[in-house]
Amino acid sequence: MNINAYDCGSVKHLSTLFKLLAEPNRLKILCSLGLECRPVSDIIESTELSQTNVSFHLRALREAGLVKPERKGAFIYYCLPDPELLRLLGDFRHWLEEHQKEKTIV
Amino acid sequence: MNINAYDCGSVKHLSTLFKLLAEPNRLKILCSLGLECRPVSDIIESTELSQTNVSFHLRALREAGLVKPERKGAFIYYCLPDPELLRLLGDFRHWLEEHQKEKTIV
DNA sequence: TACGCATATGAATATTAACGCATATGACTG
DNA sequence: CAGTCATATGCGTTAATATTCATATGCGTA
Repeated sequence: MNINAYDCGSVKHLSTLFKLLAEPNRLKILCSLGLECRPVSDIIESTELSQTNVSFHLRALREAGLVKPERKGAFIYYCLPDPELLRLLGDFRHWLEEHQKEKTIV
Repeated sequence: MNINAYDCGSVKHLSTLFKLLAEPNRLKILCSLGLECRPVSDIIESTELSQTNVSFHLRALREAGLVKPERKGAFIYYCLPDPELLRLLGDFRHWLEEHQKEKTIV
């Protein structure tokens, strides 16, 4: 990598994170959580995904520490342990909106 | 999507963007560009990827408007039209570093 | 302890994306 | 205008990832 290259830190870690966020349904799940803690059944309802599929994606997010499960009786509530992530998503969203005015991202 | 859900804007567009950033080699390419414009041959050298592969990823980035080609004689120089993207990457990087201190993202 | 509901997991399939090879295009140079 | 260098593209193969179905687990309650 050349001398003027931008230091992106660990490309491997960054791409792992982006890969998690790149799946539309995972993104939906994160957004549906927002700042609240919700049981899986809620997530299933608001995302309109199959139970299996939600569970599958929650596992990925959980293993990466992007969501945190907390059992309450028969239910398991999920939340974002660090809401700062939502801010970052918002930043990207804004950038995308600005960016789209000029170039077109499909 | 429920009333308290976080508004992520267009999940589709966001995920398209993240998918582009999720590929380690594409990320490498972006980082190797940094703020400078460089010919493809430079990128090939600094990323140590095959010519075909670099060209393949550049196409994806180009079509999304994340990089912009500019012909100079026999060479085609690529640059980031909006360096703000690097700042966003940096934000994620920092978040990741902070985040890792507590949870472990694999 | 037996049953029902909430969630997780395993296995099989479907879909998508990366990569390399061969070849094409487009520009400069003699 | 023929040859060479830089880059792009089409195609086939392989690898990764999402999705579903069927089933298991774990908690609460009768």
